[in-house]
Amino acid sequence: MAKIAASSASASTSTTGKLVLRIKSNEGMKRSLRQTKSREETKANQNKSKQKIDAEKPKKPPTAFFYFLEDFRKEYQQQNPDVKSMRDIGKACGEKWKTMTYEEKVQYYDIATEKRAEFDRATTEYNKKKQNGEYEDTDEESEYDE
DNA sequence: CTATTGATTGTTCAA
DNA sequence: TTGAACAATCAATAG
Repeated sequence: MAKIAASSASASTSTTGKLVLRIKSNEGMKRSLRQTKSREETKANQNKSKQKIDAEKPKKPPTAFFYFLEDFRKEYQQQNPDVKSMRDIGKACGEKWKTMTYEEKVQYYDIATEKRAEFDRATTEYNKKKQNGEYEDTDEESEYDE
């Protein structure tokens, strides 16, 4: 399997200062609230290094929708080279996702299912590791007898 | 330059 | 059962 190296130099040559008219909907605000919070944690990751060094704390595996996104993204970019951001793709993806039948979606569901299984295993190991070394508080052990 | 936002649905833990 | 929150991605924007 060929793995695509995640190395892309982005040359930003934005000059045309256009009037950006952005509609601030209440919905958008709500969304940003949540994401902002999660970003705070993710920020630490980027701040430290571009690499992820989180050997523990198994993150949630991507859902079937996300796997579908990976494929859809490539096609979408081919058909719409003008479109750039993922936001537009996400919208198109969501729309199509709903139009897809179960048989088509089940393929991605299957992948997600396996991922969840792995995630479960990781969680178990994480718990075990915690038991091993990490001492979590909230553990009252009566040791009066001494 | 760096960090953040923005949008999509699915999955998962907790009460 | 419900809900809050987080999962990837990447371009654009704000500071």
